[in-house]
Amino acid sequence: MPAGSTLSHEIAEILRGEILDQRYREGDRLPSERAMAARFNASRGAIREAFSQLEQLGIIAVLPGGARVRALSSASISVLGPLMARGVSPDLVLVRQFLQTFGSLAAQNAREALACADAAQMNCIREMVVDLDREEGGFSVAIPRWQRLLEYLATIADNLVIQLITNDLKAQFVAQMTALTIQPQIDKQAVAQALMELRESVPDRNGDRAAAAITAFFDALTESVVDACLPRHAQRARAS
Amino acid sequence: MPAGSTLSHEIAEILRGEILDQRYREGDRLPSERAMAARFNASRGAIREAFSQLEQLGIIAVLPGGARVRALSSASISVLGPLMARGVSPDLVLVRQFLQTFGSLAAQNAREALACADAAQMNCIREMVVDLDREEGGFSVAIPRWQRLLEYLATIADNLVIQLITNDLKAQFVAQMTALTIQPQIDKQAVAQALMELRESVPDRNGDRAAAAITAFFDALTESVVDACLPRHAQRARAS
DNA sequence: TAACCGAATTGGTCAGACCAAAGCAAGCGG
DNA sequence: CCGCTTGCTTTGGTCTGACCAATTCGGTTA
Repeated sequence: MPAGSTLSHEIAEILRGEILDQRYREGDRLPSERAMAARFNASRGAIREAFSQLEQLGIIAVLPGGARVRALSSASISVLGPLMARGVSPDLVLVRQFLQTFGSLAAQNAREALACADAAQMNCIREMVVDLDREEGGFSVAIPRWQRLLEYLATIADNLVIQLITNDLKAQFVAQMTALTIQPQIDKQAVAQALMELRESVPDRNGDRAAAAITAFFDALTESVVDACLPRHAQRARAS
Repeated sequence: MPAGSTLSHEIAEILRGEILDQRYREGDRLPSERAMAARFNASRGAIREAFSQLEQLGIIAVLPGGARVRALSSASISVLGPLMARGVSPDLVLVRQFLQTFGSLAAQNAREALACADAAQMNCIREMVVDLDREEGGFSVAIPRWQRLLEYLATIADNLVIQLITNDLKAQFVAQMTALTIQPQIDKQAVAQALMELRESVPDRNGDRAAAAITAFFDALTESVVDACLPRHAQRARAS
């Protein structure tokens, strides 16, 4: 389902970029639908479709009298992807915030999962944690294992609110990150420490401690990803 | 900006309710735009606007050949409000998940805030925490104080990702809860415990411990709110 | 100067039309 | 009898042109 397949999507994409690039300031009135139709050589209907999408994104408010640009802080999560993708490389501050937030949601999932897992599920969790402890393989092997564990915890916790949030987050983030092909060098000592805490906390059903362990893991992951992105930023600075 | 002010909004609202009530099953094809136009005595344009809104909500996918109902798990956060409001009283499971998630995001904000606050901000935080310790006033006095603290922490942390998420969450949740006029009886002992941890962790800039304290507070808050909602559920059960 | 009024503009909706792509059923060939 | 192709039907995407109600804004009047 390519987003740019229809005319209204393309127009919405262009306007979204212009708004996120601050070409219209907050509170400004956008050109009228008729003016936009003339600019893009499209019908008013197509423009209205595009405006509707931007309205759902929370970056404009369309009301009688004109469409106005809203504050970025009142936008929807779905702007994160475009926001991160604006430059040549993703905004490092956003990447950091992103991973930290994702981590705290994963930690919450772990808390709830340990609180409500049955015996069979506890066994399964234990096995996955043991699996994580195997040293062989680097970043590219360890990460999928962690993903599987976190997804399993999410399944057990069955928290719809977190599920919906992470849906959006993943949709916005993963697309950006997979395009990077970075090779993060994760702090193995920190990960081992987090892993030990996790291994100890699971049998005790100590949700708080397991959450802390996952938070620690994401702290290490965040640092490594940000570090791995730094050279790219240097490149961009040189290019501009 | 009333949501039901325009025809397309009203139609979208009705269809959203029908979909969330499972009157169309996941994967089902919705009636065509032309059929909908006939049903609601509206033009195809208005129906298309409504469909567009439902598409942005993530509950339908409109593509050549027809509009199809998507899985709830792939929806956007914005469905939470309608989802909670479906019945006479909010779904208790959702309320619990909601508060827990909100709490873990607030805890993350605290972690980051303590990591990056300057001296003046630290002072301000300390003052607000001391303020929280005053016993006078019940639930209705304590909650706004907590809100102020959490909002201030959010300001300092300046995490756009969390900000955008909580925007959506608040928009969906607060509207539901303020309509309830419940009187939660919060566990004062648990709150006092959390408060002590907070008071001790702030001067040390111990973000992890402060986060744990806020999590503990939200745990207590969650239980009290759910308890306060229980009688309403009993009422609903009796009515039906 | 300030309140007021009317013309121009703007969004919301409607109607009817065309196109390309998807869905579907009948008919064809194996 | 089954499987594939053909061609008709339906569906979404877009366009045109029009009308209405509400807002904006400039000029007029008190």
